[in-house]
Amino acid sequence: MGRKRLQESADGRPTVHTVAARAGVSIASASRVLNGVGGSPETVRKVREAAAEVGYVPNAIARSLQSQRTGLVALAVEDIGNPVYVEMMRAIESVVAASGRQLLVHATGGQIANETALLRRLAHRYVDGMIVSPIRVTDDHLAALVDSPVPVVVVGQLAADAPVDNVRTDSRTGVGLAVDHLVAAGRRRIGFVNGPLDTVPGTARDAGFRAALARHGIALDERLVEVGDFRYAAGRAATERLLARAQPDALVCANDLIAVGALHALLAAGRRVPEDVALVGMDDTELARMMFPQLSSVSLGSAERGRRAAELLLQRIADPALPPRREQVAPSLAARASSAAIPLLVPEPAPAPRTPEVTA
Amino acid sequence: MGRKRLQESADGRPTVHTVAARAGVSIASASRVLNGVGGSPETVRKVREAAAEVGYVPNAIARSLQSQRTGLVALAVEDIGNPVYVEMMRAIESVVAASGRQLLVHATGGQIANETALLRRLAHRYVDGMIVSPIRVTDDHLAALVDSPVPVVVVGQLAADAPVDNVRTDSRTGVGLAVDHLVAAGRRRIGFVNGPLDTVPGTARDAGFRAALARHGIALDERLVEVGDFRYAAGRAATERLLARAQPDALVCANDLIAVGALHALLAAGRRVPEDVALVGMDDTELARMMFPQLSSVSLGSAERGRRAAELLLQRIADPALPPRREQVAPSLAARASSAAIPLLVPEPAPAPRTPEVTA
DNA sequence: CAAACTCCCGGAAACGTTTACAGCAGGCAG
DNA sequence: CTGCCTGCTGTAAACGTTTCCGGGAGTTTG
Repeated sequence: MGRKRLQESADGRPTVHTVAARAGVSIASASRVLNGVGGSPETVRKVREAAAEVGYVPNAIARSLQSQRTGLVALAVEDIGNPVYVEMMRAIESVVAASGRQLLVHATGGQIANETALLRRLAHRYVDGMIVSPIRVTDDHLAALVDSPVPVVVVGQLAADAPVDNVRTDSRTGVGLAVDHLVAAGRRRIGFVNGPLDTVPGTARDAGFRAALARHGIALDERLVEVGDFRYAAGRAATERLLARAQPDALVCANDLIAVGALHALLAAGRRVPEDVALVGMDDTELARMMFPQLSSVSLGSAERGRRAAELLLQRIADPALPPRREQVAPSLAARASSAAIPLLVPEPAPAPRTPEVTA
Repeated sequence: MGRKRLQESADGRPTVHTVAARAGVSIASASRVLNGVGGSPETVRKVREAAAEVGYVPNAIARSLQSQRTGLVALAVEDIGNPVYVEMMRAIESVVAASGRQLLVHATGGQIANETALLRRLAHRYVDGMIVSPIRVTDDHLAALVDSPVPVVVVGQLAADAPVDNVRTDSRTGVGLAVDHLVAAGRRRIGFVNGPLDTVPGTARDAGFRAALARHGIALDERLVEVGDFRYAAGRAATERLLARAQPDALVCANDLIAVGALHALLAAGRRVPEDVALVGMDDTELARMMFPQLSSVSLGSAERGRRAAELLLQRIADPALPPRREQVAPSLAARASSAAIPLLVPEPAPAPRTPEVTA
């Protein structure tokens, strides 16, 4: 009862009041010492001692309320299981860490509601900024992005006039590179295993595939096009459906996970890769190099996009008044054994992990 | 100048004061309405309108300072590129989401300093609790875990008397399962490609391998043991070194990434899998099923461990006074083509994604 | 018609920190 | 000896919420 002032936090942990009282100084002095600014040698000693004795640890939430920053940055992606996001994350991480901040990742599962909820929650000051890579974008969603309380950078395609920092690639021409490569190798019955058409990358890649065939004067056989989602199992299943009704001599896949699924469907159906069917994936992830035969893949510069997005974000955090900017990363093709004209008998030696492959 | 009361936050965003003033009510009433508790119909209308007009969004940091909770939970793992952590994360995510919280992931890169820094930062109230899966544990580290201001659950081996919630598996006997399986299939020159020996899993698996061979009365040929790190490239390189000096008829790998590296090293060296060399990985990740031939792998129940860890954490958040608990998940073997006695000509059909394989 | 009870409201405190400001002591120059 | 400057210190306000509490108006009950 006689306790003048509550000096512990609700759960009994010491606060700056506890330390100050124990050191016999004001909370202002205590705070100053704990932040290493000012204080006489004597005060410093007393406060340090008191802090150590009670095991003081500052409450970051309270500090953030005061300082208006948390030192945290978030990345929201659809599926951490997709190695393309892992590469992107690593690139972002290194930039963000260099600025003294910490990166947190959140997997949205591709559900709009989930992602919007994240924006409506995390972005409300728990982090200093966020990078999001949505695969579906609705108006509602876009609105949430635009008036987010914290800076947001979007990785991926976005409406041209959206006032949001944006780093994109051109997966449409990326698919074109794959088709060009296959046509040049003499393939004509080129199939396409895509992700969902109601996603931004799904539609872009579909359009790119059709445009590329048209450019080469090849009539599109709809039986050679199949759709699943962007993961391994769906890629395998989609390819099985496709093989049940058509005889491609090449397959373009909308990402590397799908391509791995396709590879296994092909092998299970007794097709040789690349002799019978050439295979080209997309994203050029580590996974492509981990397959046998190693997969050709269209690089969409995921690491580069991540790096640039992180830089845009940091700049915007530093100066929120900046006009919205948009950057673009060009795709390139990494040709490997799965689409080689002359099949290799053994895997190539492991290439240096990070450097982009020869481009065609 | 004549402004009685500053009603906007520093960066010009509306606060509850702004809304209250505009609606002509007190901040208490505004707050109540915004939280959906109390308020006359008339007040509710006015506040809702005012909030919509100014585009009010609550400051989560301030709310957390008051409520002493953030609704966020963090998971810290070494390497998100390792699919075993992806599986663990998915399991944790589903439990955590069911409690209305959000999961954030952080990759530590396996560096102690990084991980301790994370604890000293995130754990200082930015999250309501965290799950960490360290691969190296120092005393300093352990101390940081023990007196963390927020509940912490450790996934992985920990000193027996550490007063920290802990979910572990027994990778020592896990390696034993692999060796038993290979011995039963008639293999005798069994090699082992491990991760770093200064890590907790590295030492446990090394011990398990030696114990298992001894149990079967097989003398250990040190040339059949090689060490790298826990990733693909190192696994491949380590296997190449091993093959340059010894002729194994089977290989046990400390995780699936290493096993994939080993597979490619074997194929590149002209060895057939499983005819010449049988291969068993560890962790039983999706990756094992994505290889050709599909990889046998020792499941360490990563999803199950994640699920249990999440449950322990939620219980501890609900009641911090609980005594420290420890749970254990038993390993099991998923036998597939890479260690089959009779080699298959085509890949097996894709198994159901999540269910554990038949155990041997 | 008075008393008791409900509802709703606003003032103010609280969460734990940082920091602007003013006061005070001591040292030095005039 | 007086005045000023310097270096510390403590008081108090602020960050943006939520919530306790007391009071007032309106309604029901005895």
